[in-house]
Amino acid sequence: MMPEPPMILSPEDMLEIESSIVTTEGMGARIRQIFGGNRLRDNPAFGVHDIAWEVEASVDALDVFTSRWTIEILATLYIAGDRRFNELRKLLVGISSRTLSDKLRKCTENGLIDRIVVDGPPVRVTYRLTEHGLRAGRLLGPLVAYMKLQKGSVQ
Amino acid sequence: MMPEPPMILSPEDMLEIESSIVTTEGMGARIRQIFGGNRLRDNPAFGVHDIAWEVEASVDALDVFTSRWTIEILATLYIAGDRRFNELRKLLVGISSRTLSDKLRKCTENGLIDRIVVDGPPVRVTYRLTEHGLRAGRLLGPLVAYMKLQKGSVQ
DNA sequence: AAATTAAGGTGCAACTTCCACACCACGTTA
DNA sequence: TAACGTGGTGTGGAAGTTGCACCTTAATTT
Repeated sequence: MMPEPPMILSPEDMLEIESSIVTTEGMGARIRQIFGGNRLRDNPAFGVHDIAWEVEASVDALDVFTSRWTIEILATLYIAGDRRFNELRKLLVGISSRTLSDKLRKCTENGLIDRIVVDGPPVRVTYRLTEHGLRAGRLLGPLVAYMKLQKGSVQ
Repeated sequence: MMPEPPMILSPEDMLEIESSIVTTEGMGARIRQIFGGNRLRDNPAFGVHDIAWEVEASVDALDVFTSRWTIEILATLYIAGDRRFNELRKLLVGISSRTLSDKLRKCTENGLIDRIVVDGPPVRVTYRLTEHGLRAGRLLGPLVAYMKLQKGSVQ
């Protein structure tokens, strides 16, 4: 299942990545504290900003990522940099050109990706993360690194 | 679309969250550098660990999150703490009991969630993030916070 | 000159996943 | 006695995804 062979990192790189993950976990825990505290402080009794509100806000915030391939496309553009349609299709093993086309359109509509047309002939179309997409990609980085370590594809 | 009214944070909390997000972005960028550098250093010419390998490893790492509702369920347990089946169903507006049941089973199989049965009668079943699930939830925190700010549901 | 390749997709049938609705066994509450 | 809360499962249809064929334009290969 995992891509072989695993990438072997030097002990220094390994330590730095592990410490980045732990630091990010700390950030996440702190953010959780602030949101939770704010929720309780605002409405001790029946709150507008109760748990249901916060869950709904989070579901809403993640909405953009929760259809298949979206995260993978962002991660790919983040890792590989600007790519053209057929390059993405080769990198994203298993995606159909139909689905790739649909997802790229949705990501473009959501402001995560720019579609850059360089007209030829031949016309070439490059996809690039927007500033917003790039930030999302970076924020996904520690989670991806953690999952890679967990799965053993990086050691 | 966004949950109303927005949560208003104090300037201090706002600053701390923004700085957590920026710090996490820095971690993400650094991790990217290390992986990218390791890739090139390993195989200047034809590499085993080329971009395709890294994309595949990332797609693989994220596989667990890429079906509908999975991220939302994790985020909900992360925000709300341990919850029982019907509590989750009420919090996750729009999910069917069928789908919730299936997704909880899959998350349990993937080691993200523990299913805790307290037998009665009545039998009660509590779902709880595993240590692994909790870490994933924390790592998701900065991204969720960033998206909430972006959407204006937190100001 | 003809065929193939590559660009960036679209059209369609088959397949998989998701959803709404009904329902189950059991126990408590009204 | 009937309705309700507990944690789900069964079913059919709707929605999402896939593989394959195909399109237009132009360059390259045979």
